[in-house]
Amino acid sequence: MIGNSPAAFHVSTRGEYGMRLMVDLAKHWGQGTVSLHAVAEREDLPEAYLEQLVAALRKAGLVNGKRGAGGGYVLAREPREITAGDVVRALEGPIEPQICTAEGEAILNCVREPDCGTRAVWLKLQDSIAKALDGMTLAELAKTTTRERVNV
Amino acid sequence: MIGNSPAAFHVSTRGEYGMRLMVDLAKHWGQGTVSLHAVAEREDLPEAYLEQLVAALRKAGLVNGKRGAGGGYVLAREPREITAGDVVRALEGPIEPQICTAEGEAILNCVREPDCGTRAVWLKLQDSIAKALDGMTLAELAKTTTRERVNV
DNA sequence: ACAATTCCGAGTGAAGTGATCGGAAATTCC
DNA sequence: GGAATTTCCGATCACTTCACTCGGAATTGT
Repeated sequence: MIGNSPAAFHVSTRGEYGMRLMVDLAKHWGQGTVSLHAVAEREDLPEAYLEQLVAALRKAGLVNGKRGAGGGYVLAREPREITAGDVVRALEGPIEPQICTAEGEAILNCVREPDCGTRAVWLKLQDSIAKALDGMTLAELAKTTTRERVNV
Repeated sequence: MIGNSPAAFHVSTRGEYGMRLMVDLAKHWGQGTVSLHAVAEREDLPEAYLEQLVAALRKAGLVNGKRGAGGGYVLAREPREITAGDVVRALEGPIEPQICTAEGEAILNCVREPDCGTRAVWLKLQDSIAKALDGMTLAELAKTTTRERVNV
């Protein structure tokens, strides 16, 4: 092999916990700051680990933190203006499977075989994932959570 | 945390290499067995590593191996009857993000919060990924590979 | 002053990734 | 029958990532 294909696409607990966190914040939108302690209790997640995740969300400009007693976090934008895609991207890195497909240098990656047929797979997959995640807003998810029982 | 959310969804080099392998086999469909040595050379992939991957594909019933000189691998079914989803599933595990969503015991997973709003995200994502991958056959991919220059 | 809370960086055990290696078993060719 | 080929099988290994924990600083409200 020549180049390495660094971690294609993946969703781990980072994405899961982070999504829970963000939906929780969305549910309390307009009610001031929410402390990680409260989120950790409600969602039954390790608080110290959430700290790490929320740091990524803050750096991505999705939440604002306020220190001190009575402090906490607030969504940086309205829930309807934050998508699941924003959250996943902030926590797991770019959605695009970087297999022959890295953004910005799409063609350069596939040096050996420019017609590489498998590329079609990852391109379609990438598109599919992005469309699914970018099509869901926190506002919708927060609504679904409180009501509506889902039957599988 | 109580339960573990074991590895949600991910595509790594296993999926990438495996797909290249399978497309290569599809291209040589009807021409007898293809040795890993040949594939490794054509696709510029580590042969010893391919061995490991092809074992998973064989166990999944996607390829048949034939030992001995002149031996190699053949697709177990027609290229048009094997999807990209089959390949990815065989190599990376079930596509379904096992976040509140494991197949067969969908509801049991989300013990604490049956209305867990974030579940909608993973359900939709799962559906989206599965539809995209299951909608592509090796026959199509093999065709794309030989001709058709893709301009991104 | 004091408690709450965000911020920050470092560390850690377990698992997964991406291989490599040695060798056994089967099959074909000579 | 023997040698080459090739699939099979299991072990090992360096490296990275995952999922967390910990200690401590900085900031703010009471």
